[in-house]
Amino acid sequence: MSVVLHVALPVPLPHVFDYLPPAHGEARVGSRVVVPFGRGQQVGIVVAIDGDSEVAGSRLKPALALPDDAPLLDAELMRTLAWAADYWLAAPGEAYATALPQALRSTRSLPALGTEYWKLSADGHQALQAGIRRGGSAALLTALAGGGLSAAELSLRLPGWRAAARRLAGAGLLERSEQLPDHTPATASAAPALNAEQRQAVAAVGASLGHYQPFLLDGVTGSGKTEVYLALIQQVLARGQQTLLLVPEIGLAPQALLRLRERLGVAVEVLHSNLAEGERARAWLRAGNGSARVILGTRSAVFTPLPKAGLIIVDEEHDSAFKQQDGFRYHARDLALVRARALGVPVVLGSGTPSLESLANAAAGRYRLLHLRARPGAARAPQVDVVDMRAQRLEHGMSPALLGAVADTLARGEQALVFRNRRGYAPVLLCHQCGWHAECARCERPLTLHARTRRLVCHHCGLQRAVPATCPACGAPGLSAHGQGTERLEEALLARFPGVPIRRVDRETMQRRDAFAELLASLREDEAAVLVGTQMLAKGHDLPNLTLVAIVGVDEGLFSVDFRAGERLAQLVVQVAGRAGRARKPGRVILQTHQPEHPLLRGLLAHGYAATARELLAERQAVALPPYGHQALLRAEAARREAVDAFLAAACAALPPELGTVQVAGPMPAPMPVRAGRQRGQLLLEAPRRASLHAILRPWWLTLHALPEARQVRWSVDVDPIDLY
DNA sequence: AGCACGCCGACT
DNA sequence: GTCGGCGTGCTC
Repeated sequence: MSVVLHVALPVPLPHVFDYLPPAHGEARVGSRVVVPFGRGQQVGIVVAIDGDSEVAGSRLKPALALPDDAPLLDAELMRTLAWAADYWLAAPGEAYATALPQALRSTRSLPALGTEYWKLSADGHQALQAGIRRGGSAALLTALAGGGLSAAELSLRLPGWRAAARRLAGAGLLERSEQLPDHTPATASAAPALNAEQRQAVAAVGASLGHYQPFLLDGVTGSGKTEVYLALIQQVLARGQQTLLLVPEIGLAPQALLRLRERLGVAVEVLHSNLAEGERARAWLRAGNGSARVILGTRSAVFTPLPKAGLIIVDEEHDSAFKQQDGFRYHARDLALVRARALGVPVVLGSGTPSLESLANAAAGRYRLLHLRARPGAARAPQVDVVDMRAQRLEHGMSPALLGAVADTLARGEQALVFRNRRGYAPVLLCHQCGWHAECARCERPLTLHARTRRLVCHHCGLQRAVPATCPACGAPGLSAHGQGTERLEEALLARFPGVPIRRVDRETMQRRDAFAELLASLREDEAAVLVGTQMLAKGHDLPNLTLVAIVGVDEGLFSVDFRAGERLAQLVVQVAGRAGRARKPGRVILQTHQPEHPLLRGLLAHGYAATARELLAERQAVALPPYGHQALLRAEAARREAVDAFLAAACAALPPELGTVQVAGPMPAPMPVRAGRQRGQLLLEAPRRASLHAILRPWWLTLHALPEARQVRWSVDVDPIDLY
């Protein structure tokens, strides 16, 4: 009997490719393998080895080489990935390509695992004493004054340090090595005393170490979730095991990472998409050989190998960043649970505003619920005032009450946060004479006015245009900006509060990697200031002197077609409001709205997130929406509408005649029927039970690949979509 | 996805 | 007379 390798290759095809074993070496399941493919060659992963192939033996080619001595992916990761590719309908090769760091997907052999360290030479110490260097060089010398640091550590502390390192190394002031410089690793700093609820949470999870048990840790901002994580990680470290800590994004919180390292006294490996590929591969491999004990990462870090797994934590588990929105559309939180089960370890989902999915799982007894109610160090929850915007004289969208509260806050020398979920100057530019408004030709949506750059920008496709001086339709001069974005609020606040630092935080001002760190550095903690910004401000660094949160208009979210809009709005309001008031200073929240009577807002303010979530869950249950129903969404787009319609019709016809409890909605246009000049449509499948939906999904997906109409469109199936466009 | 092969318009 | 447009088909 001949041996056949079934190999997953990074191509968007729904099957694996079969090869004969290579001339040298022994392929195993989980091994990387270099194979001939088409005209060239590819690196794939051996997913199975057996004796037969559906392809005629004469067409099988032998694999070319095995680049590694041992399989790169262990049995658990292989099983989890196979499950994930099956569940989310991914091409097997795409799933493996997502799991492996880019640097490990090429033919090159594995990078050396030694970490790159830098330290001062004798001359370097002298130069530091003399203080003759300036700017980046001086900063780098200072950073290394206390001893050598790894490249990863330097990237964290001093973004852009490499240019200075090159200069200084050239001058003989720095030395590079692969060895840890001879200084003792930082010792763990002291942990603050935990309160009763924190101790209870730590004890509950600690008692579950060694077997699978999901926990939902429900704790508002400032309730001390991080201290619970740290105490648990310390227990896991003491057992000689690894902790995987998943966070929605790392961008805004490098300080948090430094604190984590200082507190734990061990190296924390960081895995996220902004990391240089070599560093990412090294961190992944150090996790794989068990030497990395604490792994902090974003979505894709859920694929980190964990041979000595002890605990998985998903922080801010409600955050939609855990769902990949293109290609392999997996959900890292859900996958974390699958992995925890396979690894036999507890998994902690933490959030102050848990997703309805997790709350339903807790209610059903699948997760154990842990509460952190107290706000240690915070006197009380912030006071929330609703301002009815109707019939008010507004100043650039801000009511007198809101501006008065900002003024009071500044007068006390404290800081205010003005939140607006729209960037740019104004969301609409229109002509008073004829009613024309600036619209994106490719998306059929209004263009956002950006005043500083004098551009009209489409926030859906990125298209930019110059601002016309006169109305393109009727020629009238003086087009007017309607509505407010963060840029306009910033301008209005600058005019209103001259001399006060007004800092805007949105995608525009935070483009540079370390922009947020610089902004924090530019603000003195005890100084009066205003932060204006979007969603980005909902999380991130703690600002102890921030005592007022002013939310400027959340009404858009109250009337969205998306059934998750209510949940999102509640989470956003609670998360943003949670930024107000820390330490000894009480916080205040002003929520400005045209809909002060809206039941969602009233319920949220009167009874809090938990009660609102219960209401929303009851509504979902009544109409069998997730988490009480299950969905899969087929999306298609093409330049021609007919191509989309033909494909969706063919996809409909390809469904099995007996659908059982599965309901089909559509084909229908997508909520944005045109985007970036492409026509978009969709077909939604729903079922009360996951199993009945899943039973038809995979065979259907396979037939979709074979449809001739599929060639004319870009299409994808999103299992458990988190938004319907 | 890449990358070929394969038939119809504007250029040296 | 060619260079090259992207339609169609294949990769074990």
